[in-house]
Amino acid sequence: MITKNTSAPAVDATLRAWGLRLTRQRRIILEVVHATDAHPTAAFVYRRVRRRLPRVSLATVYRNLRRLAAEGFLAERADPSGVRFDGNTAPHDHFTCVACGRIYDVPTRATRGVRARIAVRSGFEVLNHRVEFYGRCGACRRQGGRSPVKGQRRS
Amino acid sequence: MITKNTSAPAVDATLRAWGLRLTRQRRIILEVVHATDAHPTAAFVYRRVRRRLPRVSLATVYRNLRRLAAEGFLAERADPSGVRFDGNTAPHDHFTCVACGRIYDVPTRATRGVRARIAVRSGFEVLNHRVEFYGRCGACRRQGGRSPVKGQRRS
DNA sequence: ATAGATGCAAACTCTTTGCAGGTCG
DNA sequence: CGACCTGCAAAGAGTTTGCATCTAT
Repeated sequence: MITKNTSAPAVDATLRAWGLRLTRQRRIILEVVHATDAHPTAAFVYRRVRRRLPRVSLATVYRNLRRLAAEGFLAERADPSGVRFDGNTAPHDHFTCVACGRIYDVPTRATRGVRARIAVRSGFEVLNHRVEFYGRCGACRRQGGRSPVKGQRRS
Repeated sequence: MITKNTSAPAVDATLRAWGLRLTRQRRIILEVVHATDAHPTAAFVYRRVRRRLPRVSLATVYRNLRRLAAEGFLAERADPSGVRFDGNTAPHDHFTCVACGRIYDVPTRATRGVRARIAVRSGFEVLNHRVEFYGRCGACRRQGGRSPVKGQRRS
């Protein structure tokens, strides 16, 4: 779940090495994202952070999520439901349930080798790749929810 | 590049079978998307359509892109630069050049088997999957553009 | 002390919607 | 003719920015 060491002192040191101050807002935003596997949107993070820091502004949440992602402390990804952040910066794939909208992490085990195979293609230098699966998760299959939901809540 | 038969009469017939009229706007929007491999945004399509139909409205472009995608005449995908449409509805993967921002189609040959491998995982029913590669394309490698561009034009 | 971060409000971009009028079949 | 579609303008969602103030180091 965690790539960079996220224990409080380690985060502090690493942030500072990047020239970033460990403000209260920044620390809590980081904690919130790391504490969930819900692949949260900015709005979700904002709601959570506000529980502990009622006067935080949405702008601060956006600025920090973007900055932390740019510096590699978080991963940022776009999907049909919008932009989402992920505390798990280790390589992994995703499975999105089209019935309930939940996004599950999938170990890259299954897709290892994909990059090597494409790399041989004419002229492309592959630096990274992402695999996204879509389908129905175990829970939804059992409940037999037949029709995929369209307007997903954006947690 | 083309899945459904896109010759004028065939499109007409197919659209009608779906209960859609072949209006001039709809036809040109479809032609524009099918005529490019640039994975265009709505704004790009709007600009192009307006060359031939100066009074078209952006709302009509959006309504039609969404509708046509919902009916399977186009593919719709979200990436960090926004929502893009693709006239190629056949299964294929994408390679995005982080230097120039261009998106290339990649045959699924290289990634075939990915789904089968994940399918065995506990409880997930995989209906679909997508592979996205990121790296530098041949042209950009030769030009030696060193630093990846951040604010990409959204063609 | 001071570079950097925050809160607030306004601005911006992208997308959707209501409605009166136009068009396809 | 009637259902569907369009253009326009206004509204909505999500995100960014300018600026005065505050704070971590």
